[in-house]
Amino acid sequence: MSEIQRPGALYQQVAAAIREAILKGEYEPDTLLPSEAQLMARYGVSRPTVRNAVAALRAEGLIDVRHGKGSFVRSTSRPGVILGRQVTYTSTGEFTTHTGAAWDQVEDPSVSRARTTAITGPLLYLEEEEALFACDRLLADASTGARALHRVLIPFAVAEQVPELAEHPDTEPDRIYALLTKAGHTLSWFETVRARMPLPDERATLQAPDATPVLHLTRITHGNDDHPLILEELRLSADRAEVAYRITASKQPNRRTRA
Amino acid sequence: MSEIQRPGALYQQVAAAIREAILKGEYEPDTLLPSEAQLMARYGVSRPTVRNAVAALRAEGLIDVRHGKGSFVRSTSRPGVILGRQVTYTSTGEFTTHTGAAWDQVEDPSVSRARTTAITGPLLYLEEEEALFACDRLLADASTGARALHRVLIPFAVAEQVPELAEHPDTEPDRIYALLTKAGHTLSWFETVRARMPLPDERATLQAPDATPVLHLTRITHGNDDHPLILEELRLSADRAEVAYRITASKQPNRRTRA
DNA sequence: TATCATTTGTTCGTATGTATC
DNA sequence: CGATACATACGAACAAATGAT
Repeated sequence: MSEIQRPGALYQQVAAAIREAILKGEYEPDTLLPSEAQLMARYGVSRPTVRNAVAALRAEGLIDVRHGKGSFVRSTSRPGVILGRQVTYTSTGEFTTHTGAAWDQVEDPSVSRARTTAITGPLLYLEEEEALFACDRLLADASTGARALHRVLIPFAVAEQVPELAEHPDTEPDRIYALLTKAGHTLSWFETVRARMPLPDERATLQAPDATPVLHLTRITHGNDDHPLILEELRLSADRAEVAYRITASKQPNRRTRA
Repeated sequence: MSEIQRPGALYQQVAAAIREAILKGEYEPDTLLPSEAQLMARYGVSRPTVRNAVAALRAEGLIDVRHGKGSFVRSTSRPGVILGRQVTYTSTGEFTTHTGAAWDQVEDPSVSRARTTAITGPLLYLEEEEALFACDRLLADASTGARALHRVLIPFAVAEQVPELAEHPDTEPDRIYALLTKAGHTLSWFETVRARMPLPDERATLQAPDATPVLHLTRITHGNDDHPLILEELRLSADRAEVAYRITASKQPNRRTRA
């Protein structure tokens, strides 16, 4: 019997009590927590207070609530997919990326025309509102079912250099790398990782549970003279995947700041 | 007047209406949204319904609510700190990391003894529950105030190879790299990025706002024979920082999966 | 300094809808 | 069908933070 007393709001005390019980291992993962009615009796509080506490734990990602069934302790294991972000190439000029997951295309890639934004423009050394090709893909990992949203942005100037890109902006990234190499570029990549909460429709397409962040990767492919050529974005649910990089020491300090 | 009708729960309709208004730009960032009382009148719903809608938008990270003041539209700009994760070295055998931010130590580093877990053990090729040194640091970026939690794990076996580490487990990472190099190792690094919601105390130390994920980096330093030497963890609030990697193509496909 | 209006936070009560088994 | 459990909605009251008077 833990008659709750001290700190802050009632519902926070209840939430803290449940949280401790979970972290102490009193409730196994994937186990049903006491029902709201039981929690009301257990802590002697009203229904709204219990719901408030449960909502807090839900926002922390600690529990998963299902309508009509109950609240489950979320398993705290690491994500199933380790997404290697290395790029490798063969002697025949072919590239391989996306190590560690086997992506299938859920839908056909959709090509559209887009415009640079305040974010994507500077990264490509372009002005804002300049037109470019955009190709969107919805991917799914074969073994885990984890989903990912992939987008490629190809400036018109680059498409002119490589006619095959202008005709088929939905070329797969590996193949684009090969084409750019064939066009005389020596490639290198620069990638940033952000995390944020998904918008509702984003959460739906990525099939992300409540309180799950989205990993948002932005990759720029650089050609000769370190000039940016294309931009790729990859968004995926952080509860299913983590991202992996290999780092090797370089002699030159590498500074790169936002424009 | 948008008399709300169709989809789903009332509070979700209200939330959707406000969300659209925000994304359409009807409310500037850092601007006060209508108060709860005004929203009640505006949509003709009760206070709990309005609060439910506001809570949903808050969980999405779209708005920021402050007690006694009101709800603000969150600015959607990119995080201020770009944390370069390259490693560079000089001809004198010194290493430099953490490009892009100037970290100050908020508190003195605290050294303790820890044990490997089911997660950290395999990464270091150790069994579970083996003892090792742990050094924790609370860092802050000078210009933005962004905070980060840094932890170094040093297995006893490695400390024996490098006596200076056994005496001073609170040596700074750059210096540790230099020491390991001096001990005859050629270093390379392997880093994974995860995102998750913070625990309450974690959120407090990192000074992260509501609905803000935490970026959790795990870096393994490999020595000769690709053997893992030390493990570093870095946790930081995703609304203040993003992480940046440089990728160069390698000839050998590089597979690395969890043990 | 003190008070007051405004605004969000917390807590109770109550009723009804809907998913699961 | 009924029992259980979570979801939604309304009403009401007081607490606490904020900013201005």
